[in-house]
Amino acid sequence: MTENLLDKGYDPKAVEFRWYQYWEENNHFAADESSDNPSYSIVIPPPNVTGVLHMGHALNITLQDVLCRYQRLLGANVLWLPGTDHAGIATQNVVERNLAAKGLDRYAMGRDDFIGAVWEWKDKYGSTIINQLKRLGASCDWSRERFTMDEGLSRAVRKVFVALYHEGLIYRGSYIINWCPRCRTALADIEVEHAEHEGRLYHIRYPYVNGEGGPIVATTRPETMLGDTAVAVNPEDERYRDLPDNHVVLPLTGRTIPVIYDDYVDMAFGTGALKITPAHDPNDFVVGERHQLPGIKVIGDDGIMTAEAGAFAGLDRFECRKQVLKALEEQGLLVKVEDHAHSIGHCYRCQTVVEPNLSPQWFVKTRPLAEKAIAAVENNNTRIIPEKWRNDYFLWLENVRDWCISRQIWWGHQIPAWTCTDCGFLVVSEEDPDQCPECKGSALVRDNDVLDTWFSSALWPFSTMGWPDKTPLLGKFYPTSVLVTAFDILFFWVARMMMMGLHFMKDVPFYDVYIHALVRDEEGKKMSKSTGNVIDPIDVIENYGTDALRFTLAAFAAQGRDIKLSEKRIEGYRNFINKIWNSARFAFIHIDKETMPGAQSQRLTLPDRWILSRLRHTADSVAEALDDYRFNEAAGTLYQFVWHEFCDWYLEAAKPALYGKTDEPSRNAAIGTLWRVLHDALILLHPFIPFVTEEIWQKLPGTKGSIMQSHFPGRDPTLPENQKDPAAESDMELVMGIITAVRNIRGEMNISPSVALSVFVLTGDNGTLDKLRDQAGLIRTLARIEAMTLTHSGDKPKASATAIVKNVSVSVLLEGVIDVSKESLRLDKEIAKLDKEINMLSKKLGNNDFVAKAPPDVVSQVRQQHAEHTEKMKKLEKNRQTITELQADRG
RNA sequence: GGGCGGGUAGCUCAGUUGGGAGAGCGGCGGCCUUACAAGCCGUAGGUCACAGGUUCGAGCCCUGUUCCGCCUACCA
Repeated sequence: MTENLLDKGYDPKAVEFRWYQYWEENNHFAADESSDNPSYSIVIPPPNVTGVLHMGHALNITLQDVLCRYQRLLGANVLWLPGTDHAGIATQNVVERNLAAKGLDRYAMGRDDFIGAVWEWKDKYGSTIINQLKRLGASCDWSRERFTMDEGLSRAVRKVFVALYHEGLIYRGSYIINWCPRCRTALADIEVEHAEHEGRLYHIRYPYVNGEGGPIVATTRPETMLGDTAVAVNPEDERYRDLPDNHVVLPLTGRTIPVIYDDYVDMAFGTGALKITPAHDPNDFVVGERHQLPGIKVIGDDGIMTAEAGAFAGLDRFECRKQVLKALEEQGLLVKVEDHAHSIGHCYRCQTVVEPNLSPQWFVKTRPLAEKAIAAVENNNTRIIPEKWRNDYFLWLENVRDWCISRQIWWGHQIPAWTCTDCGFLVVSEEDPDQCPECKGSALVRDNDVLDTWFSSALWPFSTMGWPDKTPLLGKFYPTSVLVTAFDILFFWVARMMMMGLHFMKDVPFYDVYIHALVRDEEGKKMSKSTGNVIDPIDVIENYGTDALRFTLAAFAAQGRDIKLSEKRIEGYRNFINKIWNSARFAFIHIDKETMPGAQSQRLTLPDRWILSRLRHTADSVAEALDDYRFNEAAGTLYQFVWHEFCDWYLEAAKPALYGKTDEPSRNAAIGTLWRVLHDALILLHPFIPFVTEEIWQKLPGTKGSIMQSHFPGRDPTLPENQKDPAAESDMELVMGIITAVRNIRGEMNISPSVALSVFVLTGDNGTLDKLRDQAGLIRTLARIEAMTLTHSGDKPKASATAIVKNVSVSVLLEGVIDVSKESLRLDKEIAKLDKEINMLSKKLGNNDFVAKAPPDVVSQVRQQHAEHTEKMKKLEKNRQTITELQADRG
């Protein structure tokens, strides 16, 4: 026995940083552009550069890391390409806040200085999230880290923009868009979050020109009436067929506006009369275009009423609503106010109420691109897993509207478009132009807008690999193997990558899209800072270790269901990590460099053969599960195997041999088996819990290098060492059954574990008897039996508690140990239980339809079970009788 | 308004071609047995939301009801 290499408990802090550094320094994360091994590639969903690690990232990164580490063990040449996203609006907001604290604002600074300040901020804090990913153990190829604003990616963005423009797939135009008055920028449709809101529906009378009567319109946003340019009614509507006047006076402004007829108007809603505000409502905008109505912008880009609002100019839009209502009421024009629930759009970055606003913007014509993206998934060129997301993907792409890509902020890729102030020509070009190609003038003014961050993210799978250059990296790793992400960016990102990838690479960006769950709190609520229910992954890592966090996330990552996380669970898996640690600690007592060569014994005992067979099943199950992205099953299988088969049974079963209580060949076989199982189990576990497995691996005799360079076990089922051993499994099951039966009796009879038992084992089957003789020592040790009689005939002692295990009757002698009356109760309970089962099986077999129509193997299975149970029942009843007689004898 | 997901042990959840339901935690009882008390041994607990239907047989398939969650939508 040697001095143990491992401390008594596993201390993650002591090892995590060390091994991460070791892996990085030895380039174990690096993809090899010249390798001939099969390629496997993943591009990371780039976290925001302003981001701080949350549980969603932790899950996302863990799953990707499991896949990458697994693939490396299979021998693949893995590229996991990391990076961050410049997150235009979010980052600009953060930096603006910082500046505001110093009394500065971007307008005062000017564009160049402001962008300089953002870069400064990025250089200082941009690596925060990257360092946090490293703490999770992410095995990304950091030598290839990219940023959406770096030079290469910016070149790709520009190339794509110009190409799409010249193909007619990007255009500029004045349309109504979603405007965030706080961020002061346009937003794409999906960047608006809708929330149900208890609002009011105001009924307002618009009098005819003569001041009399007039239609009543209903609106939830009275302040926009100042920009009304018509009242619309349905042409079918009897109520408005013969109006005394086809013009009304717009209250509070005195403007005269027409009554128009449009079948867009729903006669059933409100009064059937609709006010039309083309500049502040997307539907009104469309109606307005149809009728050539002007749009009057009464709400400014800052959310303040414009000069067009007349007396209300200068008021905040919400204050204006109050004032308008007050004025209308005074004039007796506010005829009714009703409660009305409706949904209101909010900016997804700052939650400000979004204002539909008319302004010149750039758009991507989405439909032609979307068609190809739909087809690729329909044809299974890209698989979406779980499949249920396919529908959402199709539905969204089929109904997608043009994508507003211009943002009125400064941080981002500035649009490569210039207008000639002399002739008005629009130049869109990859290179900054010196002169107008039309009039040769030099008065070119660049468009101030930048592109939506998602525009650059959409190119991520190929821009990060060097596109537009034809790089070896692209050749080797595009399309990527899988994209791992949560459903909340299926439309923002996944769909757009599909569109851009197919258009510019002529191939899908990924073969698989694995959509994982959202991480929620214990009550199922979305974790958010404002509700204060966030569990910070870094805190968890500090308290429980990275491996515990990773294993927890993987174990709960069932497809299609969100994860409700609580510390209690993490603690449970922390215990599992510790269990692994201690099993290794135990192994190291027995395995050392000197005994290793002698451990190759062929004289395997039953427990050796059993655990090796179970190991092979486990390796197969883990591989199958991971191949199908069933992370929770892989984790669960490993948990069950390591804890309940290896630790609970095998280690206990091997102890007598290991401690030299049997013979030398058995001891060597046990040491060899112990080594093999630990060795292979570490590899199987490594993708999930890289740190503790590396730490143990490094100390396990007979290994060299990193566990990352090892090979996934059991891949070739034709090799003899990968054969399963069903005979050993079934024999061991009998042995374990007998041991459990004795323990059960001990527990039920309240016999202290310290009391050694006498046991009488009876079986009519000589083959079984021989097997049990071979395992007698094992049974005696694990069940704490002092004297064990094994026989094929004879009567069991009367004063005993008996259990039936398969074709074996196991009797624990109670004389002198305990009162036999307890046994009578115990037997009653067991008989009742068995009786219920026999009844159920009899009923089945008595059903002619079942016997005739069910598959023969099912019927024979039920028959066999029925026979076995009946046999067992006979024995139990006999035992019951013996006990009853015994009780009677004793009066 | 439309669509999707879920309701299984006290709690949190598994359950992959339909053959009579599992785990972890918690509970209860007993153990400091020389890897581990972050542990070991044993044990209780379920009309699988409700109602029908298909089937020899349904947690699983179909219909309806109900509750919860999410996504989506231009009825002001």
